Amino acid sequence: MTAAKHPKPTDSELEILQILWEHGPSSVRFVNDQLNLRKPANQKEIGYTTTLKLMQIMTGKGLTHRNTDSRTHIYEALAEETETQRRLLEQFVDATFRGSAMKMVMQALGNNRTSQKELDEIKALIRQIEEGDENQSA
Amino acid sequence: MTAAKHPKPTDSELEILQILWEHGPSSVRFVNDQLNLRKPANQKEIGYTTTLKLMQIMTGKGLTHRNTDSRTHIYEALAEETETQRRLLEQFVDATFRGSAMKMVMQALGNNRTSQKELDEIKALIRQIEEGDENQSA
DNA sequence: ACTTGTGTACGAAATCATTCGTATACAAGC
DNA sequence: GCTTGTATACGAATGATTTCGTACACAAGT
Repeated sequence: MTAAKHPKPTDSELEILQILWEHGPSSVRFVNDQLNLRKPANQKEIGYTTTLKLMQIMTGKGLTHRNTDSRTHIYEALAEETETQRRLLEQFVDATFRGSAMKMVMQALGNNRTSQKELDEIKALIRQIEEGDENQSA
Repeated sequence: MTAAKHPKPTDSELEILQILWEHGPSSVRFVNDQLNLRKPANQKEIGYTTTLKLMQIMTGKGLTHRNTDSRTHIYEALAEETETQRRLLEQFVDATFRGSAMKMVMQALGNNRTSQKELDEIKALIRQIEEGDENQSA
């Protein structure tokens, strides 16, 4: 067990995590600006204190850590990107595809026009899995 | 625009849809039983009227249709399975993988132990995509 | 020292989803 | 006709998430 025990982020929390993952440790102001930049401008702006509150809650939950050295607190994601995605993906597959990751992958490949380059990457990955599989137990 | 205009189901609604998709048109009683069968028995049972209410709401939203000919109403999924999954998948990829279906597929293949049989299926699918791809752009 | 700009703290409203209590209807068996 | 078992209807409690109002702190410029 190396994995940390971060709770499941809510949708809004996930949005914030995405920004922290992408830009590294950030202030509330920065995160709030980013959030609003993403909105298609027809949607209502997210207030500063809303974002602040969320980030405080997230720190309470252990999803983020904050550095309070300077007056402007700097928040950093504690939940690891890959690990979090893995966990969410698992739940999503269960709920939406009744546990069949295959069906989901088929959907993802079938529906979106996947470029040849991407297909090649997947083929490479499959090859890799098949090879590295010989000594793999559970 | 061929796609239907079904609203996004909530988590509970999705659970119910799964049952309707799997078993076809059903009564509230049946759906409720199925829901409780799935629970690991340590969880609290879902009350009958809870399921009833949800299914009524779903009918209101247009996710299901109900036949009231007999005293026991029979509900049928209106939201199409594949289409619904496609839509949910799209949102999920956006929220969790910042839109990169590739990354998600890699995760799905990499993390879960995917069986050789499944890998073969995916390879077949890729081949299929590549062939039918000649006139496809990005 | 005072104003202004920018920050955090925190309670509580607003929203949305879930759950269920309770009223009521109806069919079948007695 | 009355009881019993099983239905639906619907308002309202609960619970979770999101949003923000408002209070207060602090630094910098004047």
